[in-house]
Amino acid sequence: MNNVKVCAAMSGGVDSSVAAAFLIDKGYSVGGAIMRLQDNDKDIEDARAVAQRLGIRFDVIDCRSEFERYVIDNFVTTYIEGATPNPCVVCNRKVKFGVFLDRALDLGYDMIATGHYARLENSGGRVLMKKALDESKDQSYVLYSLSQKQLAHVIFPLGEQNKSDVRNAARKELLPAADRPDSQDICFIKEGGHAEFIENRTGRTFPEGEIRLTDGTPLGRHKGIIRYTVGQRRGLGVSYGRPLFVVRKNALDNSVILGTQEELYRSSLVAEDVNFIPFDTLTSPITVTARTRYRQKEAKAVISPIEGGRVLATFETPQKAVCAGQSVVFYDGEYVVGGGIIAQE
RNA sequence: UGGGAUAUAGCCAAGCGGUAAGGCAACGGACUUUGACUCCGUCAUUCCGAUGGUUCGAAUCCAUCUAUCCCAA
Repeated sequence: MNNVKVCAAMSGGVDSSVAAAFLIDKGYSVGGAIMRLQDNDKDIEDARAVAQRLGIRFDVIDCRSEFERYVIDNFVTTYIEGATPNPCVVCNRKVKFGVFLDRALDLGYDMIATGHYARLENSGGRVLMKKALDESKDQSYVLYSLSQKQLAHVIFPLGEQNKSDVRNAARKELLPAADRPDSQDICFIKEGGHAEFIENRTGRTFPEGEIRLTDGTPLGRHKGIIRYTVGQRRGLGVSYGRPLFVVRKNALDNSVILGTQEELYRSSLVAEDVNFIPFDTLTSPITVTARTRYRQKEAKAVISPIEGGRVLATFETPQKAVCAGQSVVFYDGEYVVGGGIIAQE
């Protein structure tokens, strides 16, 4: 038996359900809770059913106002500024491992556990983060921004598991969620695309503008700058004989700049809002591997501190479609060094 | 209204008498706890501007018409 009290953060899905079951098997004193967000009543009921099946306490923690303030507002603002946000990264730092964690501690829990595929390791008074053992499911990318204070209260029970093992475990435990499909897409956008969401929320419309080539050649009109993202190919409606990609968005003159695949490569980037895990501050250049988007192969890079607490990352080989607003995450082998948000050029 | 050229799917384009390549776009799916990328699949069987003709057989040859472009007036 184990008297550490753990709050399993539940989503109603397979992963978080099995994570909770694992904790029970390991002898922790387990309770469950779910965040109330926008329209996740269905998920809440699913999670409640799982908690019942597992025979554990179940709380619903209202995170709506913080989710709206931190995640959705940031999402909308970032798009309007011409960048492409990753709301999951923000949600993890501010809400799931922020508000939710704090409330769980208030409820008397010592730790929270989530169904993320990543591993934590105590070393020299710090908590280090490693990729999941099953690299194909690794989610460390969306967790790089967690602070030591947060990580001290976190358990990732699935860090050593395979997805198939997790599904099997779910079936064995007769969890109601066993055959629920993996979640995907932005959780707070249910109908339509993100552009409609932003327009509805802001009451604004984003006007058409010019689509042109990097050399200035006009190619047509776009349907509002928030509908495009750097690296995008489909949906441009432009026929050029060769595939064209969004190379740049210009929020100033409301234009979208297209180029060929070769014009998509950048050899360096500036990251802001950086966080490091094995140390607090980057003081001198170090060599790491880095990925500029989720589920991407890492590339060798040197990261150096620059003014404003930002970091300059220089890649050994140029990277395709580096996109402002997305996160760059640094690794040293299987350890997460840290990361930041890619700044506009 | 003299001369020349071109007319093939949304765009570009192969085809040169034997029964419509390819690329781009579009659409669908896979992948994916963000947006993208990527991958897979579909996309001219009222047919190659129109109408006639030659031929066993034409988008491919001939005639006429129509449209567009260029040169000259």
